[in-house]
Amino acid sequence: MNPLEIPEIVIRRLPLYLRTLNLMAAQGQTVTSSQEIGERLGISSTQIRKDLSYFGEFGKQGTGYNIEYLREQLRQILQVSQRWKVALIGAGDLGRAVLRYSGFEEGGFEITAVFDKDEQKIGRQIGKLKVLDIAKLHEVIREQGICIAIIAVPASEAQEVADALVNAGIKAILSYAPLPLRLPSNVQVHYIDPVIGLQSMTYYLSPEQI
Amino acid sequence: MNPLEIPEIVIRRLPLYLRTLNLMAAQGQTVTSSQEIGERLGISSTQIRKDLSYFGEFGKQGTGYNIEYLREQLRQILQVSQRWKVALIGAGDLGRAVLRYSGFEEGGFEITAVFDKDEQKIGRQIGKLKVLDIAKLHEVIREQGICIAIIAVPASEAQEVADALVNAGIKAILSYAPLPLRLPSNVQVHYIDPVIGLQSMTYYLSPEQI
DNA sequence: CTTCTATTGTGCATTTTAGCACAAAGTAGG
DNA sequence: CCTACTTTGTGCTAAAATGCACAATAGAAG
Ligand SMILES: NC(=O)c1ccc[n+]([C@@H]2O[C@H](COP(=O)([O-])OP(=O)(O)OC[C@H]3O[C@@H](n4cnc5c(N)ncnc54)[C@H](O)[C@@H]3O)[C@@H](O)[C@H]2O)c1
Ligand SMILES: NC(=O)c1ccc[n+]([C@@H]2O[C@H](COP(=O)([O-])OP(=O)(O)OC[C@H]3O[C@@H](n4cnc5c(N)ncnc54)[C@H](O)[C@@H]3O)[C@@H](O)[C@H]2O)c1
Repeated sequence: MNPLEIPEIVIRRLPLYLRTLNLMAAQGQTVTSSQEIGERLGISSTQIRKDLSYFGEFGKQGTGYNIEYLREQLRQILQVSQRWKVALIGAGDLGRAVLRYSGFEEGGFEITAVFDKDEQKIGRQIGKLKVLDIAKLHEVIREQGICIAIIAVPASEAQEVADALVNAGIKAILSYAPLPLRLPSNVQVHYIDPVIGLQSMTYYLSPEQI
Repeated sequence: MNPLEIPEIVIRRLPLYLRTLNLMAAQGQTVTSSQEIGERLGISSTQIRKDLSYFGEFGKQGTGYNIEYLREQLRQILQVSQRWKVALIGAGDLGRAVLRYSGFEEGGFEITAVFDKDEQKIGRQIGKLKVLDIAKLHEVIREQGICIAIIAVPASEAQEVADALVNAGIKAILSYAPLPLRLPSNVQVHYIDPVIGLQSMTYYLSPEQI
């Protein structure tokens, strides 16, 4: 099946399925059904079966899915069976939280380099990593063969950093900066934006709650 | 117009439009067009005009939109003209970053209380706020009339915290914990999940980049 | 005043996404 | 072996979202 034909919205749901399976596996469960996954995630079972069917037939009629097997299949599809090296740009408050967060490791990502431009921060140790000078960005990224980066610098610096990342060969960017980046079309980008989330919830709150 | 008839996906885009207008206003611009907004956001101009048309007619043919006016209209629609009080649960690494982040204020949100269950952290001052005992959650939320909360506790604690929040009268939750919360249908929820974002990007990376 | 250009708001067509419903196939129990 | 029950994978239908195309109209220029 041609990857170009698979809707992006389907790809966006796969990591949710994978995480649900991981949780089930951690609790010792070995078998599940599209219905059970769906209930946990608030997604219809048909949706889940159809999403999976883009990639093959992973279940058994009457029984459901072998959790270990489906997990591995999803990891392969998403290409997270191996660990990806990730560069983090910005060792501020958020950068530090990201570095200490174990969820990235569990998801298949290892932050192997952290950069900052602040003299005060360069050279400091955070966990296992020493903060590097942003000037070494290109060199280190090439050396380590990194192709994913997380941007955690102020919005005003984000575009400049993104340009440098692209120049260094980065192919996927997760940005915490609240502005749309201008990037070549062959570079993936996702944004993390808590304020947008909040603002779309307040629409639904009744006025008397203000 | 009945709010129930407006697609949620439209509501999700409005905060992006608002932020774009804010940026333009900050640069002294007074007038814009659906096309210009669209180019900045990578959204078609038709999409933007149609989204806005759910709520009224805000532009002038031949001219476009008055930025100040459209901003105020969007703020009213999203109910972010006034400041909302927000409770933060969890004063860990991420909680601290959230507290120091100015973006919430700019978006119409003021964090007015922060809670933790760790004795070490309770009583500590972070910025303008003193960390409160989670035991006081209900009391403080009621007193202050808070109806929005941000969850930044470990995943294992998130459901318990969410239950307590609902019990205290919270109507909208932004959760950083990587698991789906079980909540009454009248409570809004949004998740912030960087790993999901990364995992859906790796799907598109070519294998040789690993 | 007339012409030209720009841009909105929207009816309609197209495309995308979700969901129903069911045959196929497996399990469990007797 | 037979029956009752489960659950998958999918053809088809329905719903939702997007985009085209254009009339309407505002403003600028001459
Ligand atoms: N803190 C949050 O909760 C939060 C939430 C959402 C988004 N964000 C966004 O994340 C980003 C970082 O937030 P933060 O709270 O960590 O800010 P921060 O100011 O604490 O940290 C930013 C860091 O980036 C470094 N930096 C600045 N310019 C740089 C450059 N050109 N190259 C390398 N490093 C550079 C600074 O020295 C600093 O250490 C901001 O864009 C912010 O809008 C933060
Ligand atoms: N750090 C990140 O970059 C990041 C990114 C995404 C998601 N997350 C998620 O955000 C959450 C917090 O992450 P963190 O890095 O700040 O973790 P952390 O361990 O540094 O902080 C968690 C805080 O919550 C407090 N806490 C625990 N149980 C509590 C309870 N029942 N009531 C009140 N407070 C309680 C702890 O005392 C601690 O101070 C986690 O769910 C994590 O998965 C973190």
